[in-house]
Amino acid sequence: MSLARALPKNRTGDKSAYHHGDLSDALLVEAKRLVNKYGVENISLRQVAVNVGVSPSAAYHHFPDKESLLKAAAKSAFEDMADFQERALQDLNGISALAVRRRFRALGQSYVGFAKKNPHLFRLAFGPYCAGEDMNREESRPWQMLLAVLQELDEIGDIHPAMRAYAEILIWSTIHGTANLILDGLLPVETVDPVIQSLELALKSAGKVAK
Amino acid sequence: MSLARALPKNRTGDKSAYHHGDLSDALLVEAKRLVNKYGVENISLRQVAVNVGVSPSAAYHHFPDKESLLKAAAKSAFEDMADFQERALQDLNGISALAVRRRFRALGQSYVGFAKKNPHLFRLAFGPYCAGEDMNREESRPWQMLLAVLQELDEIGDIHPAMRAYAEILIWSTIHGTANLILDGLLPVETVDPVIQSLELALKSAGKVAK
DNA sequence: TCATTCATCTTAATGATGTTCAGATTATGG
DNA sequence: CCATAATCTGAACATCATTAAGATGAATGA
Repeated sequence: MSLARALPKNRTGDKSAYHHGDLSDALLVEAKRLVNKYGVENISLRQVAVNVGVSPSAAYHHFPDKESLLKAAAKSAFEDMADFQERALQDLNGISALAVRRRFRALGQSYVGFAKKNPHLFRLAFGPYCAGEDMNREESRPWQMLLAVLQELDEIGDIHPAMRAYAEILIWSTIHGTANLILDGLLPVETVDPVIQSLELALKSAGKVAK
Repeated sequence: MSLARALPKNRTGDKSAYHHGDLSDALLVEAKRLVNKYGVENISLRQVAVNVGVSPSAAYHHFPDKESLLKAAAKSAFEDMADFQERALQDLNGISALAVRRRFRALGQSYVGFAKKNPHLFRLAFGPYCAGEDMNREESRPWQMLLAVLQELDEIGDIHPAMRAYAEILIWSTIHGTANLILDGLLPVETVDPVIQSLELALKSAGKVAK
């Protein structure tokens, strides 16, 4: 019976052992779940802790404060988006020019798609809790995916030399801006496809057949 | 002496009259000032009220809750940005093609410039408190300015017909995305000019002299 | 002029929040 | 098996958003 007393209170399922190194993860997962549901401005450290089955002060042995927890959650949400994009590209494997262009579009559509599907997580990943300062853009998965698809687009001959140098930044900025403006209610959802098409046209060279 | 007692406590300056219809405005101004200084996630209704010289509950006679005050502040911050952009365009009045292009660049640069100069206000204007749902993009001043400059760019012959239809949305998305990514620390500040140049090139027709 | 009515403000209170601290419990490793 | 470090709890504190009840000034109308 001293055993029963020794067990932590609200541990779920088969985890009969003392709460171990997974509290950190559990807090992160629950924080993300609550943010995803209510938005980052409407969640509390206490709620996260209680939902995990732990006293509020326990969290402070894993994160120095609420902001740190949210920053970790933001980093994780960023990776969630990368996962989402990877899944979107998984089934598009062709080598034809058409397949390459399809991948390009899927990249942009999945970016905005994730934002639409998980607006609170998207805002968390890129908002004031974004870990951008200590994150390397060049090594991030969304950036790498963009580089890869752009490389393919280039080999297809769909990128004009004059647009090559800053193509990645132009594209990321555009898609990111579209996603944000849609979430803010400043752009209708239907604009994402035209924007991507305009980007394709711009990259390839809008004026090849011009006056 | 009953007069002295009748005066509200911390009213500043020459305002010896009873606090009137300007509390609403005063709260708004102070809220924006604090957001600009500390970020929206670090300010309290109480602090705003106290700084204005009024009890916290007084605010509830002008705004139903904190969120409403912040939404109003967001709307106001949006207008501040429009002011900033207008000032940036004021001194660029030429009619030459070069002047038109200068105005175009100034529009984008001032957009990002405001964001860099007032990151917290920019985040407030477009974040979760953005009044986008009940705001008409088409009638907003930034949009109108963009339309005007695009019109001029078109008359100069700097917009390829194929890019014309969605040029506004493409440009707004791109500049907005650039500003956000810079604030997030995901893009270096120096990218804004190349991005704008790429946009110009894309609009005019990158491939006019292509293969 | 005065009494009434309304908008505005204050005081006080409630419950929730982030954070800290002292102490209890568990794991770890010599 | 014991000592030390890691982990968790309980209670406390100051602050927060919000509400309710009452006071005060201004406006209205006789």
